[in-house]
Amino acid sequence: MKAISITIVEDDKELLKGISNTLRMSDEVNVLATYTNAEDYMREVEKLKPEITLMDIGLPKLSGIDCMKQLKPLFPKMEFLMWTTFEDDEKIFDALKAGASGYILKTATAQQLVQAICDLNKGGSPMSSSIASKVIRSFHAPEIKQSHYNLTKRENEILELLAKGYRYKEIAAKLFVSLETVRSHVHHIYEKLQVSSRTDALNKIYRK
Amino acid sequence: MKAISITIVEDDKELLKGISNTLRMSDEVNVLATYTNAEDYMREVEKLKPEITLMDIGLPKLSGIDCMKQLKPLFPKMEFLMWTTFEDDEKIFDALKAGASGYILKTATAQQLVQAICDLNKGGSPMSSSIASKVIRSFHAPEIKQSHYNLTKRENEILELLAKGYRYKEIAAKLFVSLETVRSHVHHIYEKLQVSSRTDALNKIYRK
DNA sequence: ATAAAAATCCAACGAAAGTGTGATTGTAAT
DNA sequence: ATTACAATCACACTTTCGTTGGATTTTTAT
Repeated sequence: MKAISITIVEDDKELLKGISNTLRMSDEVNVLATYTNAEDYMREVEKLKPEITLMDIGLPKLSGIDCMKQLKPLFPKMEFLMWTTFEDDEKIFDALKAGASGYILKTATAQQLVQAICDLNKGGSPMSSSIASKVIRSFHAPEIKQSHYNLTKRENEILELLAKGYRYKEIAAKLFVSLETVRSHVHHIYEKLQVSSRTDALNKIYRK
Repeated sequence: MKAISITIVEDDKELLKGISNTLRMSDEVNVLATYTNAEDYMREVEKLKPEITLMDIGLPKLSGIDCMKQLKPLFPKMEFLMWTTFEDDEKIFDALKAGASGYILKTATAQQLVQAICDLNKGGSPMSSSIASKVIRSFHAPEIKQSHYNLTKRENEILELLAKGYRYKEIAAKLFVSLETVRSHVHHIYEKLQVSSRTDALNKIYRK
């Protein structure tokens, strides 16, 4: 069985030394090179062509995520295993969108890390269970939308239609009420949401 | 440590017997009841209030996914661990959207199953690695949308601002162009997207 | 029973958004 | 060199949206 070629980018030199030594002891993994910043890494990555890069997120200048954002389109087959201390929701999803194939915490044991690399190499997507949970939860239908703004049933109904792009007159026709009534409801919705346009309202209710 | 109360719904009686026996041997898990169809299960679930339900997807009449779709809004705290033979992409995402908290294959070992239940109970989201991979991949590169409508750089830029809810005059000021230019770009965008309002445009580009 | 909230409707106004047509300039592509 | 297109601006016009300030009738809650 061929060893999996990897590179590591991690700015904490102690940690880098520790983890690279640990990984070098493993038969399954072949550490090609290690870097303490994204810039050096990017300069050599094309030559080395590692199958997997273990990438810290919190790097000094160019972040691990931004680095990957640049490299992933250039080398789509290269896999990135993100490696971080914190569980910042936004960063997790940023990294995933940018093409990360796995996301594990620095609290993981050496064994788990090797396991994650092997798993990734086999086509899996290793994640810490708390990360997996966040990812899964992001799929769940957002039922909690309202309540925060305590819109009435009717107002929510109208908001749904606004979201679908219906014009006032269409909403009026759909709900068998007058145009003025729709206007009135929309006005109340905007008041409660403290916005003054349809798009603002939708941005406030949905996404983030 | 208290045992985790679970129920099992699985139409294959042999398999059900096997798995329930295995789980009953575990200290961490307390099997409250087992069912061979979703209907029976739904009748008793309110009384039993299991913390976790191990749910087969391919049930005779009402599918495990549809069953969960009905129950999840009623009992949001109840967790569902989907349990299936196949890796049908559509079903996976259907189940996740309907509120499944975990998704494992029937090829999993008894040990892995117990582990998954415990993990779920601790707030994790256990998944087979191949499922995790599909989930993660679903996040990758949602940036291909644009190219389909081949908007120009400027048009995309304006679309971004439209999405943020800026008014035409604000966009004009931000980009140092006239109001007429913004109008013109928006008009082109709408033509390319074949829509006739901001909300329609955004719905077409983003979400689904 | 009575007050509060929700849902309905009216009118009129200004501010945006959207449509249609056309023109100019610079830049890329062939 | 010519075509094609992107980006800019203009004007006229229609439609829709959002605001303001009401009024009436149900529902719901206390």
